[in-house]
Amino acid sequence: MGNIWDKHPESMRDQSDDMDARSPANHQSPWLPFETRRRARDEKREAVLRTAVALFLEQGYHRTTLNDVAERLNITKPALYNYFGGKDEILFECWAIGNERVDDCITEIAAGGGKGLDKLRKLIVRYAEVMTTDYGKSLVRFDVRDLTEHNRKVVNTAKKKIDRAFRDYISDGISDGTIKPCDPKLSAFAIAGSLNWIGHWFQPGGPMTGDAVAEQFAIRLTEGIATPSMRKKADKPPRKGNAPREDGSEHHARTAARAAGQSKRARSRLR
Amino acid sequence: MGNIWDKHPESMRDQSDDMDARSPANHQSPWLPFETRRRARDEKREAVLRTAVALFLEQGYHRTTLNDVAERLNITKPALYNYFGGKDEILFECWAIGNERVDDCITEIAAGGGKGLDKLRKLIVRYAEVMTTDYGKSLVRFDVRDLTEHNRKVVNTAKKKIDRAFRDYISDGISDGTIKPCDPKLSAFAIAGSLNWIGHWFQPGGPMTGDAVAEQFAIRLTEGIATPSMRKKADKPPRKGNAPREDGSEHHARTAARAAGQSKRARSRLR
DNA sequence: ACCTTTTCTTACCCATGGGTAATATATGGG
DNA sequence: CCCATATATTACCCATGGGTAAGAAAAGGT
Repeated sequence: MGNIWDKHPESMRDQSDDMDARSPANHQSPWLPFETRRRARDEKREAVLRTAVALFLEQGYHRTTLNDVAERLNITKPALYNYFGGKDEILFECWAIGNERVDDCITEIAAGGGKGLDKLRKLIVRYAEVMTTDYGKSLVRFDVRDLTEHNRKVVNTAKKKIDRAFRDYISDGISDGTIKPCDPKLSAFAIAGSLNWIGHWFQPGGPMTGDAVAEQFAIRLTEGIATPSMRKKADKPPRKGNAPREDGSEHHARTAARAAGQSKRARSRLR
Repeated sequence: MGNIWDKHPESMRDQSDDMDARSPANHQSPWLPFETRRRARDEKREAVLRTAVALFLEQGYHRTTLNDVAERLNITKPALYNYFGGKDEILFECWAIGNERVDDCITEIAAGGGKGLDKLRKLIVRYAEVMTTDYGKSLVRFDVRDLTEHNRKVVNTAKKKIDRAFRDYISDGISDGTIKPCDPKLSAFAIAGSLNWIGHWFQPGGPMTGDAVAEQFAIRLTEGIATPSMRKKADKPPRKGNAPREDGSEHHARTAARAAGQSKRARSRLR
């Protein structure tokens, strides 16, 4: 494994021998085994999503049951319906978190200005980084057809926006001379394809961190279309022995970043 | 009850007077409405796979029922079990056909010799072409986790082989000076990602034929890593108004090409 | 303490769909 | 024409899993 393809290691995570409340399996769940359940509602909602997205990626959406999700949180299936209207809504919200991150990148880059090639590079780096996280992977690993008609439209609109960003920055680059003349549509496909595929093979804990991958991809994916004078030095072979990043880094970043964005998404079926 | 809007009253199937065998709806199925079912076994097997792969891509594996497959072939679900041991076996065989095509490319290219960059370009072209066909898309759209333990191993072995081909050709190119020094693993990821993604967006009947896409990708994906002297002219913007290819082309090519390869695959559960 | 609201559990329902058993129909050889 | 074999059909089985109903157990206000 570690090849260009998916690797889906069989999950080995249950250590069910021990009923102790502080057993490591329950460490990240706000529902500590049978008491002390006084967290805020939103915190629990997020815990559901965090667990769900992990399971959906591990096992696939259709092979993951709501019982699986509930079990990992020390609750039972119907409890989930206090926070979500159904399985497909959970799926959608996972996707929405990932999309929000990409959307923030686009907004930020659009505000920042700069030459076409620079904007493209920025987008590649940021997009690649997102693609190495669980919620980012949602964007490419989840199947739109599992959503309701309405949510499917939302997703498709968002995808078009991302596609436009790639194409526009390439077009900008061609106009301002930082990118060689080429077909923006096709180049966008090629670049986005490479990046999206990261969501299929990247596993944290591997030889490279997500940031390192992003950096390398930004170089590789632009060296072909950049105007000769604009090319970076590149091609120092990527550092191999990177220290794997600490476990919670993604988590902290996410939770912090979302507090603001939370209200952006529709809170449907709040009951 | 029994008005004209009723879909399929059981009695309809029996009376062959009004249901002409040459009715257009049944045009591509060997099981013409209720008689004249004398095709060879293998032809029917292939028809099942052809229908199945199309449906799996259209609707997704889990949303496609065996009844869907059977219905489109004018038969009933249990009839499928004359040819396949189960749903997952159908999935596997679809994948196997796609893999066979890629495998043939690799064998051919390995036999052909040439510089690293040329071999890489050849592989990209051929792989991209495969990726624009239904069976090729199987390789990247189907989920390994839907297969049996045994078949999953087969798939993973095959994927490793494809991965090796990409990496080896890149390494060869670096050795013989046709490719700039770079990390073969990462470059293989980037290139294969782009190509695999074709299987997610390409639709025949669009502005470009599969071959045109393949040709363009071969240029774009190698211009970044090729040694300066080895770069192709490229960058004549791709022709836009391509005539969509005729309907049956993929079909004919496939049927012909497979007659030989048929025996290669294990014919499990032949009963 | 008491009542209300929220949250969670136990115990169900039931549609779906893969797979099987028994049986009918076609096919092809002698 | 009859029988053996291959192939299809009808009528089932039943595990799975999303979703719901009813009520217990916290939480919270007063």
